[in-house]
Amino acid sequence: LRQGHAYTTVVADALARYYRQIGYDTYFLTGTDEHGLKIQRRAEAAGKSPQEFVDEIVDGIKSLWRLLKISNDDFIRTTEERHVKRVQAIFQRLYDQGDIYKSEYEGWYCTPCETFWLERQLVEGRCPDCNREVEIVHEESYFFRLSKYADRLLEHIETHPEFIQPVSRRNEMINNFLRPGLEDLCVSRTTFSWGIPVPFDSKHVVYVWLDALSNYITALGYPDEPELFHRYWPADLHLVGKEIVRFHTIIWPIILMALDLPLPRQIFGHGWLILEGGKMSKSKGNVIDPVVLVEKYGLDAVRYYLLREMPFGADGVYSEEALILRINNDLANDLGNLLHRTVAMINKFAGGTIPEPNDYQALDREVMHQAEAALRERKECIEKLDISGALAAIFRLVEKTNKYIDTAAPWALNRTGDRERLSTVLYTMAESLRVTALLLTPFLVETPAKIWAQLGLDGDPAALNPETEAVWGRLPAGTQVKKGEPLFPRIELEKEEPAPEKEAAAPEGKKEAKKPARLEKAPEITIEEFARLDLRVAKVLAAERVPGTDKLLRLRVSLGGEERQVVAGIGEHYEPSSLTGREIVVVANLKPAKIRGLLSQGMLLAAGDGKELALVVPEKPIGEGTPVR
RNA sequence: CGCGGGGUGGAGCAGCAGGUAGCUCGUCGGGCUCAUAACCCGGAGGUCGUAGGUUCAAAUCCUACCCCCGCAACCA
Repeated sequence: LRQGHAYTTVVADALARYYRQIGYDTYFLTGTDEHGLKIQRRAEAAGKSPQEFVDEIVDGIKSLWRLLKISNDDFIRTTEERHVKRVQAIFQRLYDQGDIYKSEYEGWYCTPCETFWLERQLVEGRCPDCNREVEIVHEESYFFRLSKYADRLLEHIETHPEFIQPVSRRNEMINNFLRPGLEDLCVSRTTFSWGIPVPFDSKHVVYVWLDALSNYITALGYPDEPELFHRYWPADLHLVGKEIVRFHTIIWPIILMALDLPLPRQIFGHGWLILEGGKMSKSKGNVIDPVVLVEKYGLDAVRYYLLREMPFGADGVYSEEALILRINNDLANDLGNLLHRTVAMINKFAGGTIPEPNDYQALDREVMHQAEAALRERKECIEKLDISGALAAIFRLVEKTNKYIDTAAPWALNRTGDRERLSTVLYTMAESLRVTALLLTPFLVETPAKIWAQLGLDGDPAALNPETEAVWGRLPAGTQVKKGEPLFPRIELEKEEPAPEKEAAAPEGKKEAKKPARLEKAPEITIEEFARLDLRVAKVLAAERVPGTDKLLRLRVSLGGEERQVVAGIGEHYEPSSLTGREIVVVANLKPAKIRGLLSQGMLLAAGDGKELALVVPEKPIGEGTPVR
């Protein structure tokens, strides 16, 4: 199992808890991938050493996992010594056996910028950054022989349909990557230093693939302390976000093949939690912060929502409204209220003691059967990784019990004084709840114990094995129920302000912890900083669409004596013909950039929220080149 | 012809090895009174994107087209 994402990790946690409970020898690993140029750069930008930088992030991640009560057995960081030395050993071995070889990487290089460019990134053959000449250079690199194992991998995938799930991803991998053929993979870099040094060649650091993917076995002690490794490898499951399925299903298996190790049984690529109105991204500021949600609604509510709402294998849509609906309907109304009314009735009609059941009637048996079905279906769903389905099965029991109460009408039995029948009914209600609590234990971490306590039971339901304990009739009669607080208070929708949704950060890929990045506005700047902008009025001389693009317009503008080309993404809102001759405002001192192969020497100002767009223009003609301030 | 996903009652989804269109929410009406204005029952509401085709029979198969949404590209 891999790190990252709150969603991934909560799902993994539920699975791990499930398997542990039924007595399966389970090892749940998560961790962080901390090397690479990006981290190095971001650390520099933050004025920190890379190690300090990642330490902070990892602290955040670990505390988030604690908050979500993630039950991982180990947490591996790729910067840990145990990982580093083992990756070096792996690299060495692959090199010794000829699967890694030294070759040259050829590319365009801009010496002043110290940057490599792909051919298609060049602007008219020049550096897109500084517009100077670039040259072809050769960088020495180590390569891994993916090609050698490609056929074997394809065969494995084809003969093991469960290996890549869901099938849509499997097809994608086969058709898009394997069939066209694999090229050898560059596995070292000399252009940055934040990484694991290649053991026999200190100029190089190991590139991300070998480094990060190896965590699954280095954490288990491979190769030098193989005790855990022998016990737990091959893994039964790698649960990963769909964006990294490719690496886990192609590169990783080949590394294992080269090491002559067995492959994991299954790699499951789950979907994303998509926000209403677009993908979650920091730049849109619409990321959700699990910390905030847990504070607001409680841990189990958040866990329940994540596990329940996400359709199996596909993307799910998040909205705070859906979250609240789910909490109110499922957790508060159905489950919470069921417990509440059950305990209340036992108090009222039986003096607070769970009575002995008498003869079961057909009506009671329906509940029993539903309980059995819930146990069975839960298992079936989990085995397919359909957690949402497993929860649905449990809630069918809750629903059934609510119906049952209505039909059996214990209050009527109490009135007519039918004690015998009343006892059976009350017992059935309580027993159904007991089973429900047990079945919920892998998913919800606080609620089952609360139900347990209100039913007057001792011990921790999470410590029991539902396979043997969720059997009808194990609830001892004579227990004293204890009325408690409602499990889940209803959430009044009205109070939920038209939520400034942007509650900030949440599940994020890779290494981000998700710092509550609730920067509604950009940080304050000084007038001096503002003065660095050179805003000018410019006149549009000509405008045309960039062929083959939807929203790019290529503008020829005049800044008073100086002509510039500006490429702007406003083609969905403005016709080129409507622009010529107009005065607009541009940032005149913006570093030129290449957009779609065209040089853009400036940026025009426009107001927009993603839907509407309005150009910022002078209120009256004032002449090209005029400064704006 | 870049890759992929999708268009099913007001909303969100399932159904797609062809044969009465189902679920959740909402809505309307009723019931119950143990309960967190909850729970239970029932109703209304759909030409299953469009146009053709195959078939005794299509939401389900085929063809064309329209429209959304991700990714990528093109947001400077």
